[in-house]
Amino acid sequence: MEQFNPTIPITSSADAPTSTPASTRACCLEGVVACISDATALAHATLLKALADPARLQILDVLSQYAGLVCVCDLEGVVGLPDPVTGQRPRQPTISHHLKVLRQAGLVQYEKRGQWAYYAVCRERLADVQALLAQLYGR
Amino acid sequence: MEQFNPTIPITSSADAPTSTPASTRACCLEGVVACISDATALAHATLLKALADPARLQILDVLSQYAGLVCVCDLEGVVGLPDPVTGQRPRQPTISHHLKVLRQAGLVQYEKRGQWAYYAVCRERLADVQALLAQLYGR
DNA sequence: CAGGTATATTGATCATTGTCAATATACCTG
DNA sequence: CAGGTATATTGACAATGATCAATATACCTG
Repeated sequence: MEQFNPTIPITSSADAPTSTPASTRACCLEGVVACISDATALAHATLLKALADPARLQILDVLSQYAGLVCVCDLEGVVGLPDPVTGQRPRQPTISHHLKVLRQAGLVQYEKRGQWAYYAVCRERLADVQALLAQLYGR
Repeated sequence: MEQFNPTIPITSSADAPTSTPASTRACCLEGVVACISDATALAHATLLKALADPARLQILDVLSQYAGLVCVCDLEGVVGLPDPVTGQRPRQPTISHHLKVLRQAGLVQYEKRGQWAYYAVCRERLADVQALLAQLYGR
């Protein structure tokens, strides 16, 4: 478990439970509450879930390189992990599915031009995730 | 799809495919590559997947408040979304499961003291996620 | 050693997700 | 309108994941 360095010393073993009734919390802390509400936790978890896929990370990577220039067919054969057997990367319906997930999470926007759909990253949503991490990190 | 403002203008429709052979890419961009390698995408997706759960976000929230002071029983009844029917929050085995996921992702460390296990956030891993987001956001 | 407590693991169940082939839709061109 | 192309949707299937009750493990106390 590598080095473990709590900023605050561990409660002394004198605080161990003695013979407290079952209704009372036996051990260390009282009044523990998550600052992140259920609704916020759910919203952030949903957003992170949309990010948490190799294909979608690579899609966002490409979109962030060529802002507003990328249509779906540019992504075929480029993103997603290759099939361990065939070596093939995910096919068009799969990429379309991932784009839908990203759209529903608000992580990308798109514009239809003729038969093409041009996608771009929505940086506001990335900023939301950054804010969450800063909250967990910064104290 | 709200306002869509690509930083670079969309390729003119003159670049639309004419009668290029099927072997040639029909539309807009050439040489598109994801900067994020398959291995890196997989690693980051795995880490994000470990983050992407309401209970685990609230666990990290509590851990980041009381660095090194929190044992598992402090989390019971406090983290995770209540069951929509019973209103009950996840039980001890479920919390233990989430802690295992966080441990395996390297997002938390723990130390056993007597019968208690004290957990703390591993900020290095949070920094990894922040770096990924900065890469996607910052260009 | 015996009983109690804190945490982890197991095995089962149900819901969600990633992927594909097949198909549908929409648009463009001749 | 007909044929072609880009993208989205549908339905199926396998894999993964969240949760729980039950049980196991480890430690502490008398």
